[in-house]
Amino acid sequence: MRLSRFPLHTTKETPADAEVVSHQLMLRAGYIRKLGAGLYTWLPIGLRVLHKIEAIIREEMNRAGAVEVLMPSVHPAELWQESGRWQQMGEEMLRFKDRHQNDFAYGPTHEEVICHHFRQDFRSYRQLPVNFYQIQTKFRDERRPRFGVMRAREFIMKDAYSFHMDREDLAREYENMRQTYARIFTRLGVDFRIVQADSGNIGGSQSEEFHILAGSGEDLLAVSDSGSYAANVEAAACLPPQTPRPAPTQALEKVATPGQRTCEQVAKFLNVPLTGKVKLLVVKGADGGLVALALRGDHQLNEIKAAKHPLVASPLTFAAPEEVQRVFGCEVGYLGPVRCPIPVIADHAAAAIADFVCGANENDHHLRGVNWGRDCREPQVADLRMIVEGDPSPDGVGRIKFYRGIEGGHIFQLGRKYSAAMHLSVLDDKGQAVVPEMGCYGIGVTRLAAAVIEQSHDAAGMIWPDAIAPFRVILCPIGMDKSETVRVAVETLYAELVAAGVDVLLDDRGQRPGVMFADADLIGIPHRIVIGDKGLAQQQYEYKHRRAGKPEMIPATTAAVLEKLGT
RNA sequence: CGGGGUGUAGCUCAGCUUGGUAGAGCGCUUGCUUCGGGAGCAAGAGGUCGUAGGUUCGAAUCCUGUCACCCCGACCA
Repeated sequence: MRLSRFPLHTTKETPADAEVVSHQLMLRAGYIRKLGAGLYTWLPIGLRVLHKIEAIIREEMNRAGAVEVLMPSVHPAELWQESGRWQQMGEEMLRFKDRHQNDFAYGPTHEEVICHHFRQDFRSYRQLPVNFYQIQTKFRDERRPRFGVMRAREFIMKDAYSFHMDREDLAREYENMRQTYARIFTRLGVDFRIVQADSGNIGGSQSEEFHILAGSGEDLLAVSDSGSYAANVEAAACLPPQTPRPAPTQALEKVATPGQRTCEQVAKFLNVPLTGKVKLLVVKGADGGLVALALRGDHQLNEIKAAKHPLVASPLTFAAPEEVQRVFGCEVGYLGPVRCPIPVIADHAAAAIADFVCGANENDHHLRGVNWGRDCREPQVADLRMIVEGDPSPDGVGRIKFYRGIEGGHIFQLGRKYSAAMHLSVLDDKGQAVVPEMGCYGIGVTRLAAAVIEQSHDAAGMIWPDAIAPFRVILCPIGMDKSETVRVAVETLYAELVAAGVDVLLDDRGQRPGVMFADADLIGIPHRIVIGDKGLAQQQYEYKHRRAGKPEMIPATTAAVLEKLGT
């Protein structure tokens, strides 16, 4: 490609409303332009990256035996009503009516649609297993789109849906996809981790996320410092304390704590460590009443764990302050398990401390020297808290360290949640109707491009891995319009590289060297060849890898260039 | 959804408090010079100041509505 014929619009200034590096660089390098909140156009150079990512995904999905389809982005409401998600999805799903006043949604995901097609054509176990995938545009009306294409509303996703006669076969395909994803992420050249995940509102049992490690990542990952354990903090189990609860040593005592509401305030006011305080959170119970969750003062509630507890309503709903006032007779800052009017579920860690401080269920008062069993009932104990750094790894190997990650892929064993709701049925080898098991597997294609930049850039711009660079090599001729020698040399090299099948960009704009170099660095082309009279006089080109500090001279031959490209 | 903020040239922004002929830098066009890390000089083109209404002799500026966009929050008592 000749740069004189290729629209590339770079800018020196960093756009004001871009926070993360990838967003800034994509705007500055002319990869994307914003159309509206969470809506981005991919300009020619950016689209080349996207296509290369898609090509790798296609190759690996095909290799893994999946088959490509393309489903509509607009879905009739009936399908979503059938699965029940028309009601469940909420504001995130964009809905609208057609000219006949029929309801439609812009698809945020495609379980319903693929299930519909499956039941049209699949009758027999002989046709299974099958794994359909597509690379397609989705729309999710995020409450707050941000970080450019990293959390956009419209985005491109590779989604796949597999169907199986039994769980064993689903587990086999899940593992197949797991390995396929690992190959895809490896080929993309990113540093990634596979972590245990919560399956969220998509449902299902086993689920793992593929995270690209990056400081700007939105997700927090709990990773063992010496073992193989890795999980999204949302899904990380916490081990119960190893040591038994100490025996009580203090007497129960009520103390005035005027105006001290938060755990931090109370701990400081009474000069006790935060770890010696128990806090109570009041949520709606599964039976419609209220339930209190007890946590150690320094711990945070893991809402997902709490919502899964049989006594707790799902989704987790906090009691309104007025409701707490009515039931406890005090404000929320002074709650405690002693003479608590509602059932208490305590986190393992909170249940394991003695002589603790907690609210007195009376405004401006707390209790100290409180002990489970002696001063209040022994609580039900459960794992309710967020894991923290330094905790023992849940698999018993090593301690937990936190990393930030960008979720680039997510694989699920859905089971029969959708296949049952959508009334799928195939006959097995005994002629019995069976509801197939489903798996689903997603990769955020547009997000991956941003994630790679987050992980691979420097002060001058992006640094693309060869596999997905918009161009592998850029040719920068110095004084092309002045020197016939340079012009002939660069045109020859360009033609031969094109003939060799190399994605080559020729900067024939006639710009000054500084402009050419700055643009080449900004758009992140991995290899750069400079052709000038000085070098040619020595029969040499100048070669520089985007990551290298200094250029080197190589023989002025196409073969030498191809060798540098590793082709 | 709650709170805060911003809409002025293609881009980044100033001007608004205190109403009086629309500004800068970057980019763009032309010419000359320059030519190995975002050149210099000169001359130009380019804006119904988001939008609707109000106040006023007069509104980018003050007031009201509205739309768009951005930020923070939306569990942790």
